[in-house]
Amino acid sequence: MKSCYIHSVTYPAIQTLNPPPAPSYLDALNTQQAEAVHATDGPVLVLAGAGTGKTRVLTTRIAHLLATKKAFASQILAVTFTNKAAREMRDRIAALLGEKDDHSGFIGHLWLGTFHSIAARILRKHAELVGLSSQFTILDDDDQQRLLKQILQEANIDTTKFTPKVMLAIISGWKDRGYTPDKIPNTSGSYNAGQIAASIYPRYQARLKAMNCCDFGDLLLHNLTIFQQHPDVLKTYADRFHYILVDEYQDTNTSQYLWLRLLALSYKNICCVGDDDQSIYGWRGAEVTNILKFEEDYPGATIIRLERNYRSTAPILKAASAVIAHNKDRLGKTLWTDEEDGPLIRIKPVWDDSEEARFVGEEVEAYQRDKIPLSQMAVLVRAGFMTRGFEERFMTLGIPYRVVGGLRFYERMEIRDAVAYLRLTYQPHDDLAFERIINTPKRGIGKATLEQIHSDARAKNCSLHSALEAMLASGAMKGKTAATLGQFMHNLAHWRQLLSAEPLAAVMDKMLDDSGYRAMWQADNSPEASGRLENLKELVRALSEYSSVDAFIEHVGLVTDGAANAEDDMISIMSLHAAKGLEFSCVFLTGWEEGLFPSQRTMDEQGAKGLEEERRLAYVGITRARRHLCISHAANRRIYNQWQSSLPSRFLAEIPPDVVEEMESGTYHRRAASPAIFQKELDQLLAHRVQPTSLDTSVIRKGSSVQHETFGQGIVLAIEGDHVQVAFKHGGIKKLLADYLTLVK
DNA sequence: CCACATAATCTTTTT
DNA sequence: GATTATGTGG
Repeated sequence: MKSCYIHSVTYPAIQTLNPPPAPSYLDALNTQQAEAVHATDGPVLVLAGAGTGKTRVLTTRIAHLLATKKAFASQILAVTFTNKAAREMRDRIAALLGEKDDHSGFIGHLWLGTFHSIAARILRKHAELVGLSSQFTILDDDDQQRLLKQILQEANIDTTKFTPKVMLAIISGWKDRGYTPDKIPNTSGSYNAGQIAASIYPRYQARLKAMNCCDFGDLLLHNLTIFQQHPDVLKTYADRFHYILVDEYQDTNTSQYLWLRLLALSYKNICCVGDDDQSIYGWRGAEVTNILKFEEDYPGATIIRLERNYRSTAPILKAASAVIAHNKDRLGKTLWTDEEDGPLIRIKPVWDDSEEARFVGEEVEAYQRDKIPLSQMAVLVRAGFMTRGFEERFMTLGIPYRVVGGLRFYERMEIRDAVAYLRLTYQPHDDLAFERIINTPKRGIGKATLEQIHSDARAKNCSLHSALEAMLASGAMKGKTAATLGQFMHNLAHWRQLLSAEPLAAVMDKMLDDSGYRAMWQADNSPEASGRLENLKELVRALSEYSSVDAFIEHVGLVTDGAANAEDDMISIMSLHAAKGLEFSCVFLTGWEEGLFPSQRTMDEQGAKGLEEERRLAYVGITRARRHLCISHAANRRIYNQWQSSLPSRFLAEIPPDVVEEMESGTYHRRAASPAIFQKELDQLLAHRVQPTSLDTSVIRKGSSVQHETFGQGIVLAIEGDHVQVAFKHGGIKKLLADYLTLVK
């Protein structure tokens, strides 16, 4: 047997170097999967339904390219969205090729990583072309908002009306679409958030540059700028990557799409794997159209469908297919499986969220009695705030759990503070780091002193650090403030020297002591203080694995998933978004109520498009389950501060009754029998709910004082049918339905 | 001029 | 129910 592949034409030399990994890696594939692996040249789109083995195809394809010597590892680019996916791919390729992934083997030469990490790698090489130096820092969401807030305040814009959060969302949206400040589309029309954002976008970019910082969107955007303005640079990369592979193609935004097209320019050997039915990041700029028009973009593309599902039982697949069939914009696939039987999908109505948590807790214990490990169970929620109830319940029951995607290590306050010390030491121009720690721990530096430094920096057009340095030298600071700030600057200079002489971990340790930061938490009596000290210790430990500040700062900027120990036997609680790509024997889908899921907000903002995305989210949720699926919906739920009653989600009515087992419900409502009945019930409920508080046009007259939930107080100007024209005290003149107003006496 | 205490405003989903 | 903006006391 051995001799046949040693002498085989297709799998040459490498097999003699690495003993066993026969072409056996191809044996595990079905016909379509094998087709996807063998179609190495030219553009290929693999439409891979949930659980059809798309990761297997991707990894085998790479292993195949390497084994057949079609390309060196360094000529292959493979991009994913999450670090986890990248890590998993690397491990699986190593396993296929029988190589230990210690980065010494050739797998280490693969360009395999997230869009962001690969873009960062390229950007570091050519940073000066966009006015940055190669050690730029990557800002997180919080830093971005702080910076925007400052800019808004400098421009005298009301930050309560135009919040940094909204501004960031708009600017990030532009970056996702590949718009630099000079290219943003005309935001024609009224005085709106878009115009404010447009006015501060150039300033925001300038500030980032001055601080030698980048945000997430910039990583791709700067790559695009470099590629467009320096075709020679683009050519080196396009010529380098003989083969490009893309995971989760349906989630690419326009910037990523353009980036890929440019890099594929020379060879056009691009293989994209994705599932239009699992596109759930539209709100973050993902364009499903990228996958829908693949054939147009890459003429002569091979399209391969993977429809055989290896994960779930027939009832689960039936439910998923039936739900997603209600969407219009899709390429269309039909999943099938050999596994005919399996338990029915259970639907459980509950009175409120605490009953839901109690119910899930009981079920988990029942599964445990059936010897199903906790690591094979997951509770999926629509929104982050819903995890709490389950956490509390599991805590009282003593069930070990983990919240996936909760507070991540590098987002913790103490870690951000400590990293800010490092950032400022390493890059004195990092104003955001400066502000974060100048008075942490308390050094008696307040608003006034900071404002003084700020205005000085603005006048001189320099960083806060340089401004302070100059002020101290010129004696502009007095007394105690001058002394403490002098000490602070002295420390920074001292640490900077240490940085080039001692290991990173030792310097950080010293920083925490010298600055008094560690002492601050040691003196703190609050219950979380000990945990924070523990985290600082962990940070120092983590630092010992990095030889350069650059490498560490890169890590902090890009690695957002915590080191979750998949080994421990715990149940997972996570959002539907975080669950994509995972699978469990038992899945609890919770909170399937109108307004919550599908989310009212998405439907208000995105209309029918939003509803379809929510439905895809339902599809993702259902297809996470291998065997046991249980969906719950509560009649009442506490949202914000008040109780809200709601109908079961319309998606429940879209699941075929023959795969469902209805669990006992109390006297409260049952789910609707069909989509039509659902609609009727929804209309009735809404009519019923709106009536008592809403106004009839007959009660309103011209001049009435009215109140609106978001616009506040106003006076009625005119009545036209069931619409009313109202002049609001703070919101201008608006035309709206009388239903949304209440009368003020 | 700074630190602490109360009050209003939120929460989708994330690399 | 928790975190940020504002006011008051030190």
